[in-house]
Amino acid sequence: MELNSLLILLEAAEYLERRDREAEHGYASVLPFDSDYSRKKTKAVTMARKSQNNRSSHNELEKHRRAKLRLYLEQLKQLVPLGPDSTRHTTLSLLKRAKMHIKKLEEQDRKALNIKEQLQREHRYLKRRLEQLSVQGMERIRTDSMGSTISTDSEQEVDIEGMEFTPGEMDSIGSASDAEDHYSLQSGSSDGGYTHSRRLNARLS
DNA sequence: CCCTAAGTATGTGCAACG
DNA sequence: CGTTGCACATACTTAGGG
Repeated sequence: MELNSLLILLEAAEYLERRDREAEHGYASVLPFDSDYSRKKTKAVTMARKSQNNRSSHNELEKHRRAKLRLYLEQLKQLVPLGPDSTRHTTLSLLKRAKMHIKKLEEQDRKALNIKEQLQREHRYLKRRLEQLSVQGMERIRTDSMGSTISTDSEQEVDIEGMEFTPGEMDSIGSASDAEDHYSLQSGSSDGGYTHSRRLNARLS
């Protein structure tokens, strides 16, 4: 586009030069008004102006785009933990740091998800265990009441808080659908009996 | 203080896209 | 055909070494 307008300008300039030369030699008066030249000149000037306008507006847009980029980089800088201030922070180093930071966060997220799933399995297992113990307690009360009238409150309570499980115990309870929960609980302990709360604390620390 | 390399800012052309 | 984003060239800035 720009090249085109330059060519037109050049052509117009050549024409003008030729006109002037002819006028010098006394032909000017006989030359008719050249509407074609006038049109060409106007077109060239218009295009040149338009091109200049386009260029400057494009420059402004580009400046704006770059300002936006700088702003985003500033915002990114606030989010990414930067190293010691002695090191120079360039755009490249900032982007590299951001990349590393994202990877770190993804890893943390993955680990937290694993812990969450394990805790959910453990929770399901303990809930079932509690239900089973309540059922057993009820059955014992029923058989006892049929045989005699002996029944003390303390014997009926199921102490879950301080309860200790051994891997052997875990194998003996639960249904086939509990296999996953059993596995996750057993795999967490290799030292025989353990308390639930102790194990949780150890894992969270 | 000067020189140089690295980084940043700006202007411009070009191509893709709607 | 106008708009937009990208790529390249060039100018300018800054840090570090001699």
